[in-house]
Amino acid sequence: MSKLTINEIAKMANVAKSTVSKALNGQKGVSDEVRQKILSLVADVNYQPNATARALAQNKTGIIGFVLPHSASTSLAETYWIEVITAITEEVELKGNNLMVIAPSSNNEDPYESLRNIVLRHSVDGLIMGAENLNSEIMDLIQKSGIPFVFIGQNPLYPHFSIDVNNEEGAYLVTKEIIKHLGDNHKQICCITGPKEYIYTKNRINGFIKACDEENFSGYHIFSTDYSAENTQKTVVELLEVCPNPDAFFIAAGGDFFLSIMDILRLEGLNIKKQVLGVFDDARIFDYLDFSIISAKQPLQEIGQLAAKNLFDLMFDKQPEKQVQYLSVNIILR
Amino acid sequence: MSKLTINEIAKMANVAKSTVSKALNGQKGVSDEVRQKILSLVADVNYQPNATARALAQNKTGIIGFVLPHSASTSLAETYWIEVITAITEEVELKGNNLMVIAPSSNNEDPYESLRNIVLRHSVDGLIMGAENLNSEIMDLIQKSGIPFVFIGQNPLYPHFSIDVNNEEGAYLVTKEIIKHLGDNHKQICCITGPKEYIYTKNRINGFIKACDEENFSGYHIFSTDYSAENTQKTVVELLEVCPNPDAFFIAAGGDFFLSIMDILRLEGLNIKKQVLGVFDDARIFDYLDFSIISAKQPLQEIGQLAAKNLFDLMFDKQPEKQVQYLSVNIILR
DNA sequence: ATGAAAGCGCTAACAT
DNA sequence: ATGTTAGCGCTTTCAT
Repeated sequence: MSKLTINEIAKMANVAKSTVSKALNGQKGVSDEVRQKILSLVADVNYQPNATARALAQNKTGIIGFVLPHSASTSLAETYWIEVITAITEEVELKGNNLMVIAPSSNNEDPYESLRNIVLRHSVDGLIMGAENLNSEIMDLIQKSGIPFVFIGQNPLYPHFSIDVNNEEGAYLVTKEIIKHLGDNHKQICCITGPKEYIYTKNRINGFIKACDEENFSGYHIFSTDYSAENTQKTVVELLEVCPNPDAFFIAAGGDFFLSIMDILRLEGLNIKKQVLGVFDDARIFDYLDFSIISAKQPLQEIGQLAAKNLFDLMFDKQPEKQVQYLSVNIILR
Repeated sequence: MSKLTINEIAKMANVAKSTVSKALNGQKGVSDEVRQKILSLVADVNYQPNATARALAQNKTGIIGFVLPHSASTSLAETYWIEVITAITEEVELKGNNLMVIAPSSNNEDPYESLRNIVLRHSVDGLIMGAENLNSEIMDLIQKSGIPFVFIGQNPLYPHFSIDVNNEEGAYLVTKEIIKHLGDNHKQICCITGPKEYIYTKNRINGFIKACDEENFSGYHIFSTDYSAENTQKTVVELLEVCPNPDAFFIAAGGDFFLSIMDILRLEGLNIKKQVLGVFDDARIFDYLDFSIISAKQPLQEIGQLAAKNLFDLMFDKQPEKQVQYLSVNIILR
């Protein structure tokens, strides 16, 4: 109902609708007296200009799109992204915009069909995207569309403004702690990572190796997975053949990936409590695990907030200070 | 750039734009021949009609709003909502719509300012809302606006279409298990809940009491909190005065609430491992806690999916089958 | 079957 | 300072 339009407001105030528009948008060309009259009337009748009409006239939607990486069902299950979304939503709403969540669909020939349509239909003014596994078709489309965007994390094929954490340093610090915790007799650390193509995977591997080298620790093994449950299981089984008596693990990502690895290790009869464990991700509930764990806690809220801020900079033709902004991770010992 | 509009398409195809529109929308009044020509042209040039213009002409945005309960910073931190969002997003995108996330802001005099504006500006075609603590001002506005909406959970003041879980049965079953696990010498179960006004809190308390009664178990205590960290701490401290030697806990909600309670119990020197614990919520990582726990797992994906489906029913003037649709919870023993 | 034209509710350029 | 008017890119009557 509330069929109130700018026309009724104009009539009620005995002015032209352009005057109402100017008053509402804080533009000059309206006397203080008339402006006040309009503003108080608008407040009285609880009027807000129709978002769609304004969007069409101004050629901007007031909507920011947030694109999740991977398929929604697996990525959202991790706590990582939800904390990021929270921060982005708050920042976006603070700027008077709204957030649209875009989830690559899992059961679809084209996982980015939804994103593709959003771009083609000009449904959003800007995009914040998880940087990994975006295919070049969709990236080309986005670039051509001219829609401003920022990454969370980095994409090897598309260097662009992004917020990232200091993955190498984090992995380095966790590994140093692992080695410190290991007695002198222990000699086998297994590092399990996600896809090798991802920049953060490379960085974390580098940090891991750097720490091992620095400590003259040569008994390490590195295994990569594609994060799928099947491939992870297969990889861990192989790992246990190569390295039947590991002393420590550095698991280079958290969430379901970490849990899948734990499940398999337990299934294979490994006593997890005897392992020194490090993981790149943190969760409050780690306080109550029946094994101790060294974790790297990412500043998720800050990541989301800065991503949104940089996007707004871009939208207002202001270049963010740095191409890639690195945030520090916190090492948590338990 | 991609400045393609229906006008260029019309020119390229040598037809009127109204014909293009009809062809695109699958309406009759276009010969098969012309329709095919237009459709293949549109596919060639990768054209999609501008969402905003279409929204204005059709008086619908193609956007569904999802309103989180409480303040975003605390509610989103729990895994509960993110799984629900995933399911809703997929269902909404399946219907060719998009999802807008609306988070009540924490640091604001009016927590629902954002939602209020969205309603007044007609930014969404429908709303899915967490049912708890919506104030009557915002609910009145939504009702007046005529925007279709469904609840997840139930609101005592606004009986309306909603998806809920069988809270009483879940609490009952968890409590039965707790009592089963308790030896005959143990006599003290403490139940800690959220706000007493919430319908699900009442239901869970009822289920808890029903199980105790059935087992002729009279040594129980019930404590309510407002979910805030401070109030939860205060309540647990009081609890330990009333009941210094508890044997079991039924914690009627999960997420940060559950963890806060664990933190305080540990801080107060209680040996959690000796307690029988039940909680209304589940998490995969519970497999690795250093104490055993009985949990009620909610069908989060189904909740989100059904909420979206019922909303679409409502939007197409089709009443959902039931006012409140109850889903079963799964009891997980560990 | 096709096309011309009005209109959705705004904003912005242009008159006055 | 205020009002008139022309779009924004579609959909939808209404003629033809």
